[in-house]
Amino acid sequence: MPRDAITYDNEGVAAVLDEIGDLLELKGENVFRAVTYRAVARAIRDLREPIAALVEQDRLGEIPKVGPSVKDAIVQLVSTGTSVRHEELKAAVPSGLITLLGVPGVGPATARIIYDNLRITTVDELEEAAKAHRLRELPKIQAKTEENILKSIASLKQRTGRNLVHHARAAATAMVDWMRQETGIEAIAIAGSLRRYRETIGDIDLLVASLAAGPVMDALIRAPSVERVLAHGETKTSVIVARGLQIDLRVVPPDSWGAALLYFTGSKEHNVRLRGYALKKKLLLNEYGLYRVGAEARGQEIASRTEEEIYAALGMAPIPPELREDHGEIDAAVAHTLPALVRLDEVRGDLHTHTNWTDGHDTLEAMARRARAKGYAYWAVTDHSPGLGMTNGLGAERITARVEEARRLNEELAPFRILVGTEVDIRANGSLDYPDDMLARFDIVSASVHSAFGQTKEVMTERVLTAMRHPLVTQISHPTGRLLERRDPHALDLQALIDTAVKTGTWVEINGGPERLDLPDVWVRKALDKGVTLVANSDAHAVEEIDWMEFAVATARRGWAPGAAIANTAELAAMLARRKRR
DNA sequence: GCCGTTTTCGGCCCGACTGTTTTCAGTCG
Repeated sequence: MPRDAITYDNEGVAAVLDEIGDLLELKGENVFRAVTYRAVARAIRDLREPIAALVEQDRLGEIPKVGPSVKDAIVQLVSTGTSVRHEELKAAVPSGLITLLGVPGVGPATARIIYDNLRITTVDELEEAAKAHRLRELPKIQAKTEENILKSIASLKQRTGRNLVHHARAAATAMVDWMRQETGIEAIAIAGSLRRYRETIGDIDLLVASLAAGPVMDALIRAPSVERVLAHGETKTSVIVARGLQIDLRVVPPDSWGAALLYFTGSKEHNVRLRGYALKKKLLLNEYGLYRVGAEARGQEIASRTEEEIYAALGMAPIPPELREDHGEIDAAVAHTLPALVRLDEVRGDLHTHTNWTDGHDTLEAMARRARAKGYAYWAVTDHSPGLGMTNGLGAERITARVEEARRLNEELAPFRILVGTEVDIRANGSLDYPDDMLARFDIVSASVHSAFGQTKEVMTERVLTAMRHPLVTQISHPTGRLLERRDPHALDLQALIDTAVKTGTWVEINGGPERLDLPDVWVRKALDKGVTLVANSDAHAVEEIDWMEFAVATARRGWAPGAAIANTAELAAMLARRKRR
């Protein structure tokens, strides 16, 4: 995926360090060497400044786990684009062996056996060999393993990529409903990346509290959507459902609910860091509870029933799921300096939605009533400008009609307030798709790019910055233009966008459309560092999509945003007053 | 490969499940 200049360098270095980790593991070296390289790769991806700057200022030592060897590799990568260690490893480990690691169930040991005996380096060759029953002749591999490899390859080919959050949520909810209906259990929760609101979801993790695991797991396997059972043990079952989506179910005793929820919510990196922190205090944390080291066998846990109680026993403030990525949240929780994250119930209105007057599906009245029913104090309709031919953008006459329609409804729905806004197209040259006298008629002007995506970074950046400098532009919508799993972000200097947002007072949208989630969470955090005012919007094109505000707020939370940083948590008058001076 | 309020070597988070094994290695999350 192309990235902006800052993270491209970081991503490039991180990718090579990750590959060094893979190669070390394939070579059979101490796995902790591999772990070290991967840990540093991750830290560099999370870095909020260019890695090159750290190299220049000789500050690489600030990154945990960077010692002489890793430092050499990074310095070489930044200055020459290659690393001696990486090149040596590539020469020593057959190219293509890494590909085999991509097949679930095949790890370094199995990959090595397969390669040493059959010289296989691609997934297609592996599939061919498995079908010809040549794998089962190898040491440590028998018919069962061969079958599993074939099934894994089939899943791999069927799988289209990661799942958008609303699709994963729908699949998870359907399964939860099925489980409740079949077993009568109450204590069932969605955990994993779905609970953390990651932008895309790999597997779905479900947790159940029960003393009788068997019947619960049997119900999962019986579900009509289940296509294949991957694993089925005493407390854990994994299945594949439609579209290659994997569901993992874990059943724990009710007393272990908090510990299990913590473990099953992850992230893995958060858990590793948390357990390491616990160990320093002579405490052992697993999915059953928090124990004094050595006391776990006697079942005398210090805490286990709720997540809050476990964090408290570790001397920490409770950490919201959205922050559990090992991005500094553990240190902040220890210091009790975690921000009070924005909550969905703090949002007072939605400032980006569409109706059937352009490309939406529902009427203004239906949308407005739904927004009011949600408890919003205000709601903006922001239909498209005419430049986007296919969306039937509004001309002067229809804008007048719209203002009149809103006025009538406002009388009835008061004190709820409909704002008439626009999502005006930013043309290729940076000008807006309405003249100023038209723009001045709107309560909210949202500007966005919908065409000429292929412009160079310089041109695209100047185009967007020009729009932001326009005094009538309130907010910039879906700034990167990405569509998850479908379209890469525009070439755009997001750092320049952030700086200009501060300078001009333009709000930056966090778009809750599950395909967009744009501004992305990592950039939310960077924007907050600079003091940008953000706005959380649903970009709904139908009444039920007004609920997508949930995903906008989750993205804000993942970016560590407090309520005060979000313009539409304010009451109407305060929100309007915060707009740019006209 | 890195690291240190039990330090310069010995450990690095922890446990479930599977398959090929008669006690455990590999893989996964």
